[in-house]
Amino acid sequence: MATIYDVAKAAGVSPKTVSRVLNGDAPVNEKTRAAVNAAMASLNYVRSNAARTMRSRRSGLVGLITGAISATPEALEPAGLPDILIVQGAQRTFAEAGMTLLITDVGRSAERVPEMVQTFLEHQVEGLIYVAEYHQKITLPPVLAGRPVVLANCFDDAGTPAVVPDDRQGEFDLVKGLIERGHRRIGFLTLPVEQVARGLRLEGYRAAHQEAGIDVDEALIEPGALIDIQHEYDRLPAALDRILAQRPAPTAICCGNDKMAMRVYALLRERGIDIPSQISVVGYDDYLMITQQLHPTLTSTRLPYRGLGSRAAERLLQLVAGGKDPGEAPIESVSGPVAWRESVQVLETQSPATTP
Amino acid sequence: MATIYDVAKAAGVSPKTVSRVLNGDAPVNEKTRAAVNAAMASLNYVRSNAARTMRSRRSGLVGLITGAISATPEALEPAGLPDILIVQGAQRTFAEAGMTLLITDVGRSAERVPEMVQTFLEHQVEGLIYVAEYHQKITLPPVLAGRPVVLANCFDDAGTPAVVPDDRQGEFDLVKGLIERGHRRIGFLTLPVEQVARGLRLEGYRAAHQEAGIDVDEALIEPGALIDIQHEYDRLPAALDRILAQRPAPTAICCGNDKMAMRVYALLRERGIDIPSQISVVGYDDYLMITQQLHPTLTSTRLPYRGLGSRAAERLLQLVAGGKDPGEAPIESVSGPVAWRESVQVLETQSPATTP
DNA sequence: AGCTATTATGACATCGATGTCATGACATCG
DNA sequence: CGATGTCATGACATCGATGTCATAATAGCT
Repeated sequence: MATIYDVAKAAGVSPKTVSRVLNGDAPVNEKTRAAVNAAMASLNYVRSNAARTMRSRRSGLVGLITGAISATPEALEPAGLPDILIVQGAQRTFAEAGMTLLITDVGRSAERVPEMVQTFLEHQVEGLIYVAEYHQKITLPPVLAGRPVVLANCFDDAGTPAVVPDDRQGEFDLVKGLIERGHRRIGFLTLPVEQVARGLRLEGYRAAHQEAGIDVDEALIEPGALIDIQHEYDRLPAALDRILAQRPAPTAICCGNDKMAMRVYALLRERGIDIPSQISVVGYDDYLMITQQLHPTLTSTRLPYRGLGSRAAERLLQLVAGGKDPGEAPIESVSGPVAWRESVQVLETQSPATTP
Repeated sequence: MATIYDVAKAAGVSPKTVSRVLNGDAPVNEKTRAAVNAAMASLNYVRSNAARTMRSRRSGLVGLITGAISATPEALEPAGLPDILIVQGAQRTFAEAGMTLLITDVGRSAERVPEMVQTFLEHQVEGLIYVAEYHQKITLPPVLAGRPVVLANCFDDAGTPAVVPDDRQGEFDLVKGLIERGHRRIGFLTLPVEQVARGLRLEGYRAAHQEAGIDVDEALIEPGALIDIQHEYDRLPAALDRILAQRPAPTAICCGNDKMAMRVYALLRERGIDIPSQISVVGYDDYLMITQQLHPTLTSTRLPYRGLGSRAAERLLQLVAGGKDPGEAPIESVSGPVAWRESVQVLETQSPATTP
């Protein structure tokens, strides 16, 4: 494997000059540069990152950890792992900045975190991102304290830079859209109470009503349950029936997420209620495998996973570059667009005020 | 940051001895070892991987590339990215072996592969894994030739070690199970013709029939179409109707994958046909978000993604360890279990020969 | 006792890049 | 014109570990 000494010899310059060509950190004569580049090409030179790191302390590596940092209740095990998109978003941003991503997944074993961090430190990562599976509050393990860390899809109350989805805004946009489409009586089957997203989405729901000057009918809000994975949807039929029984009848139902919406589709069908002609349904997450495949296709707010990842990466890069935390607030939120699909009907009874 | 010299001084030994304790490559007296370990702990020593790599050439890094190596037709863009599980499986196996995973996703731009490989080489990865999004044949880019590479979820015909899902066995098990449950007339809505999995699953379907001594009725097999993403499912209703019109009527339908099965659920419902009382339906992939949420829950063969990843990692580790390719054949396949769920009915007309 | 293994340890060079400092050649300026 | 600044380049030391080789002490064997 060729080294910069070989390149230097071939180009008739000193190793240091080769280094300068590689790093562009000092002016090099045009002709010299060309000679060096030619030599590198013909020798098939590959720079050794190890040697570079050793001297300069810039490893060009960043670490990403997924899995449970705070103990996640077993019960909340998600069926899919959409956080790949977060990783993807982060990876792309890092790649553009010439950084390479080291990843490790600690699964459910929080006790493996220190060991993984240790490994990352041995590789001299310049910073770390921690990615949670769903929007939640965590406690940063002590090993990470004081290092450049950005949280993605989670946050803590120690002021660690974090990037989370804007659940409030997302639900607000969704409900506002329903109202614009003529809906006035909108049911809400909320997520389980221990989920951070539940409260935020509920806030968005209320805010959209308030903005439109509509009083929220509390009877239309079903409070969600503590999750017990075995009986995850046991209470859903009753909750749905309670909402359907309200008078005036609701014309739309917001579901806590797409998975719940998929269940609601089945329940409505059993009850002989057609979507969207008799009732409109919306989900949340915009999990394409569900929203695009359901009949009718499901309206949903997109969880901006790629955006979370790339924004977290950007913040980390700035942190690493030496600046203080670049974000205005420690916790930033990123919102996703609403994908309007067939499951929502525009009500005729309504004057076509703002029809998108 | 403490170095091995600091540790040596604190423990009253030479740096080389500290190195021996770290690597366990030569005997060290019990007491000396304890002293060194104590010194490391009190100094909060973190070994520099860069220095180690430089001297020993073992970086402890392996690279993983996802995305398009061979040009994938745009049309085949998948909605989800289940290959996160492949990455997970690989990462876990590597972590156990003390290796850290570098990842990069090249998306659809095959031309970025050389650049990414270059980056990996700069980091002196000891080996590489390439992960495809779905079972397919690829052509390894020249930069990778001659290096330790293992393919996951894809293969080439240059003899590169590869690990792929055993679609033949998976469909075989599925259809065999249907036959054991009394089904004799089994329709098959196949995947698009350009998919590798299509042919293999069809083979499995035929083999299960043959083993049971049942002649395959070709009219029950719908051939699948070239995929045009815009009209992906245009021909599905007609294909389904053709199968349903066969006499004697089919009692079960195999779908190319779970997504297609989800569509078939909707079509059958429109036609007033109940699952599973009037017809059984099975999918493939066992995409939990679909199979567990559908009503009735969908029987499907699991794509062994984690297994693919960890098996690929194992093979790579052995390759790197210096041995020749450890697998018997260059292309290994891993099969996944069938998850029997509510969508399949056991037919009464059948003697309970082998009821699992 | 004498010889060979094995254990336990250290001295020293080295991996390949980059940081620091020095130097010469010009260009610019007051 | 001398002073100052910028461009362009090189000499040399150095980052922190480990490979090689040497050495001493003990254990095992004939």
